[in-house]
Amino acid sequence: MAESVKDVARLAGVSVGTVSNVLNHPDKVAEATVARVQEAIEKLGFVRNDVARQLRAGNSRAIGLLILDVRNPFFTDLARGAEARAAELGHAVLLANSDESSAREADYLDLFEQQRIRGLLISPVGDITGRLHRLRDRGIRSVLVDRPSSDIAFGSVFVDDVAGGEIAVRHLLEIGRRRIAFVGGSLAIRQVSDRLTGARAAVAEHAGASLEVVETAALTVDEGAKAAHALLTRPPADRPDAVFAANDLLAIGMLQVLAGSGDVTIPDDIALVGYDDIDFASAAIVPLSSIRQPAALIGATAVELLLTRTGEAAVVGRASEPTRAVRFQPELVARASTGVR
Amino acid sequence: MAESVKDVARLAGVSVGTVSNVLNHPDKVAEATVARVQEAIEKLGFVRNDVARQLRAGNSRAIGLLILDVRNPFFTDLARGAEARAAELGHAVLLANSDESSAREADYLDLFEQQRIRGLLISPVGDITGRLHRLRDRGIRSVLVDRPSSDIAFGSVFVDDVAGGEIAVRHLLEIGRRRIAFVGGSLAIRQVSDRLTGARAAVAEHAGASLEVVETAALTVDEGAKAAHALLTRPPADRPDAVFAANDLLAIGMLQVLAGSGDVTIPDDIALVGYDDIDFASAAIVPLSSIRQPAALIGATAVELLLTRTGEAAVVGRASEPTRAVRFQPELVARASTGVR
DNA sequence: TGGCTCTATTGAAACGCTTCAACGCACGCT
DNA sequence: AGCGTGCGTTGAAGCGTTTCAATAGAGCCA
Repeated sequence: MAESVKDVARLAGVSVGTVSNVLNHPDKVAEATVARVQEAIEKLGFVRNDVARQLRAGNSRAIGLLILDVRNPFFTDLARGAEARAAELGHAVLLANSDESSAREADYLDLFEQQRIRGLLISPVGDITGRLHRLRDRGIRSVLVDRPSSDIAFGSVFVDDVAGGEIAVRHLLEIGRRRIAFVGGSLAIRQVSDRLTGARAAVAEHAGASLEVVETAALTVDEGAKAAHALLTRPPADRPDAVFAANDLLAIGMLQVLAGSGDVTIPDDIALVGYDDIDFASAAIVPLSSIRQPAALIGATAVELLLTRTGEAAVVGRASEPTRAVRFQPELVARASTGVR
Repeated sequence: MAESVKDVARLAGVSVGTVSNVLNHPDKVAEATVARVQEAIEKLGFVRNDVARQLRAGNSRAIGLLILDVRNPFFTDLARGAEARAAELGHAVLLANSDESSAREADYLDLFEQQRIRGLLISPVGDITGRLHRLRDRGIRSVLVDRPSSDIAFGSVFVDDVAGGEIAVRHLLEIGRRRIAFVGGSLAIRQVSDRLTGARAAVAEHAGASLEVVETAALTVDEGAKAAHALLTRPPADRPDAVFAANDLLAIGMLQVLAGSGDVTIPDDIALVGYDDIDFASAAIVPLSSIRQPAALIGATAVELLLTRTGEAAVVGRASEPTRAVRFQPELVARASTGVR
């Protein structure tokens, strides 16, 4: 029922070693023998037992990808990019979801460690360099995605969030807005605080511009709606004339409340910029200006970084040295929510 | 660097068999010995090699979950339900995404077969009973999710889509609408055609009610927007007074276009019902009435069906016989898009 | 013909674990 | 004292591969 190389060898009239060679080094086997073995494989419907292969050969074809939020389109896009590139390189991506929980994160790291995966792509909940070092001692390399690594020992692929924040706010200033609000949180999340830093830098360049910070509990649609309601309780003169939201989910939540209030017109009264440029941004009731991150490219690059020692496939850096950190630049996509048609 | 049971055994002064027993059958080992071995494990930071374990023991702890669309919240919710239940039962879910592509589906099935996973949960692209039979011959059982199995040999967990369509349209009829449009596609997708069948049944019950079918190319936001634009080109009198969309993504696309047109008020001119009740439905610009499917419960139940031979954990059916097919009933969630506050 | 090289194939060891028959030992019973 | 009982432990076999030293055979040249 579960055929083994032994069965194939018997049917083809060769030794198991030869069958293995046909599977892994066909160039080392005479053409006629290859054909005979292939035929036997076909006839028996043999499928190599990857578990045994991995035990002996020591390396797996599976790459673990541990993300923060499987429901955020940014991460699923990233995952799809990683999957595609891994498939091209003959590997497979196993997707796991920590849901921003350290406990779940730890569980999945245990699983991956036990399974002796080939490598790990992770968007960590907190600081887990200790854990990653331990994995590395076991021969499992890691690459951080969507966050720069504080530890030089690990590769990372991320987007320059400071630049992204700067671009977003500079755009708002260019269309004439001066009273900017930054909406996002928690500020403990690295990505959020970096975007705020960029926003501050842009405002500082511009005399007469001011930045107000509205911290939220999470990066969700609900939290965006809450923040918008808070804004609406103020007299119109006290409201900002532009909002930079730390991600698109927040921005969409705000959009719905503000546009639905009848009290505020977007972008005339308040212009709005989000972050991530998820598919839904362009399909929103007022198409949302956003900062695009190359999610799929981040995933694909992380896979390359993980699998190539020499880094020849990496996007940035010298060819002779492994590229340990790849930084992408974000890009403004202006739409109706900032008055661009 | 990579410790083995041998190292642990040496440090603890016992045989490897005893170490294995501590790991797998601690009740068979004297208490003092357990303690000594545990200590050695701690000291060495030993992590059992699950690959070797699996090769010898024959069964994996990993369950494959192959879904149609990782970007559809319905499926990610389903995946989370499966993950959670599997974790409770000591298993892990490996998520893979076929993207509605038969080729990708086949690739992942190959991978899972090679990896000798414990079992498979699949929302298939087309008809793959042949392939599933082959997996079963290799000892890998399958459960179909979100679709009834045409083959009695495989378990399935699904929602009664005919009933869902009926409930949706009956609701529209109850609030006084008569000219109903069904928007969805392709009709080749089983779920879509079932929902349409239910819609037809509801309309047939009601003299004076009519049903128009608008087929779309896919179940996406974009396609919904397209369908809405087509509707807007008609003179108001020729438009339906209610729309039943085959899923929430379509409904949201329509909502945006219709609400944004200024020409149509929802629900006054056109009432709208979606399907799936994704999180975003309640957060839409006009909160969307929808048919709720217990996505997480479907995932959890599928895991149980897969892992229990006796079916004692299954939700429906006799305890003595394995429950092969579990059908859930959908539920209406009425919101503002059908005039309910 | 003898010796050499090169290619194709073989057979067994090894990967790290679980399992299981066998063994030793202490204990209680007759 | 002799014997069975049962618990705790051991050591080796085996899971299905890959790898590698050893071997066989063919071809070539002197």
